[in-house]
Amino acid sequence: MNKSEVPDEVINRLYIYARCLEGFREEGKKSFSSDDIADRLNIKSTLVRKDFSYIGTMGKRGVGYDTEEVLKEVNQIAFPIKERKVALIGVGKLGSALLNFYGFKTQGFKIALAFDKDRRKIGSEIRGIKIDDINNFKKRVKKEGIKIAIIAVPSEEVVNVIKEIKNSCIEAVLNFTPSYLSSLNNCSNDFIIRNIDLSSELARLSYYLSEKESTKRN
Amino acid sequence: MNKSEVPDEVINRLYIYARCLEGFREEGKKSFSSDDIADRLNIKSTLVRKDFSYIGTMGKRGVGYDTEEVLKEVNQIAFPIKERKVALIGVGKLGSALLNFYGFKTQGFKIALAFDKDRRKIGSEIRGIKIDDINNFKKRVKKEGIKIAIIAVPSEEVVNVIKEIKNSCIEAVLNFTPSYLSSLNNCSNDFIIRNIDLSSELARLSYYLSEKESTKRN
DNA sequence: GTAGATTTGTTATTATAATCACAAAGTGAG
DNA sequence: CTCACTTTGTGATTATAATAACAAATCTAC
Repeated sequence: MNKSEVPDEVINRLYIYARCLEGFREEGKKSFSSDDIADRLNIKSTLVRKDFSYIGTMGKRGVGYDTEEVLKEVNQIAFPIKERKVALIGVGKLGSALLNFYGFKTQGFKIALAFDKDRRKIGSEIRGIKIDDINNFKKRVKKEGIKIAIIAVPSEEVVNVIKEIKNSCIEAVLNFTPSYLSSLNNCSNDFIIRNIDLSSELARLSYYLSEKESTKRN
Repeated sequence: MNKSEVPDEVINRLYIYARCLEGFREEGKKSFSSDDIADRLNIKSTLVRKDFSYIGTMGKRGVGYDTEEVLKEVNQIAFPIKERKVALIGVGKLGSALLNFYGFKTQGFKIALAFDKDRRKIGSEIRGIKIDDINNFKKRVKKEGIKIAIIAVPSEEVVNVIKEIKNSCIEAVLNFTPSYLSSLNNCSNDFIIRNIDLSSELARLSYYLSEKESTKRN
């Protein structure tokens, strides 16, 4: 099956399935039914089966799915590359936390380069990564063949960072700045972008909470 | 218009619109057309207009929308409560970064309580917040009337944290643990949950990158 | 005031995603 | 072997979301 025929929504759920299956594995659950997953994730079992059918996963009728087999297949699609180097831009509080974040490593990602514009930070080292001057970004990223950048700078810096990235061989961006980047704000190259807006995430929670509170009152 | 009639997809975009409008404001752009937003966000202008119609925003035909007016209206819906206190569970690298994160404050969120199980951390202070023993969670959260919790513990701790939360007056959860929580894993109360899985986010980028790379080759 | 250019607001249409419904395949007890 | 029970896989159906199409409103220039 051609990957690109798999709908994005299904791809998104793949990562959720992966976590769930890892859970099954830890619990020693060797096999599972679509209902097992569905119950745990609060979705319909038909959705699980249909998703699995997209990625070609095969269960046994009357029996279910083999945990290891499906996990392997899901991982093959969701994590197609074993090792991927990444560049971090902005080594403030959030940036440092990301540098120290163990979860990236376990999923095969390595922050190989870290950049900042602050003279006091440049040259210092975190977890064996020497923080480099953002002015060297293009050169160093090219040399390492890095295509993914994480932006974790204050929002007022994002404009400069975008310039730097446009000018480099970066093709995908994980943006923690509270400015929504879309295709790196309409440059000709097409970038792959994911925006993580932490305060908006809290706000969304708060929104649904308020909604719940108001319906309770009425 | 009743809030609950606004589709979730529209609500999600509200936060994106808000960022965009803040951008307009900073640029001194007093008014804008649906095309202005659409171009910047790489979406269709009809979608913008339709979304705005849901929230009752009114533009002027032949003219456009007033930046301040729309921003006010969007914010009223997207950020219905001016001040919301939040509890943080897990003051490791990520937790500390969140405690220091300025963006929460500007959006009206305050991490009022922070908890950990590590004896060495309990009692110490970050940004004026004294780190408390997780065993006091229920009591303290109730006293402060907090309904939102942020989980930033290592994944092996999440089971215990869930127990603690179920047992408390928490109603909404922002989960940074790489375990997908759905309705706090099927307890009777219905929780509002948003999962932020940082390594999955990177993995998603990597997926689309690989896809791009492979189509380029073919 | 009118014509031509803009731009909104909304209905109709199309596209996409989720769910249902059920046949097909497998299991296990007797 | 047969019957009752599970559970998958998928075509048909329904629900939801995005886009297109266009009338209605406003603006500008003359």
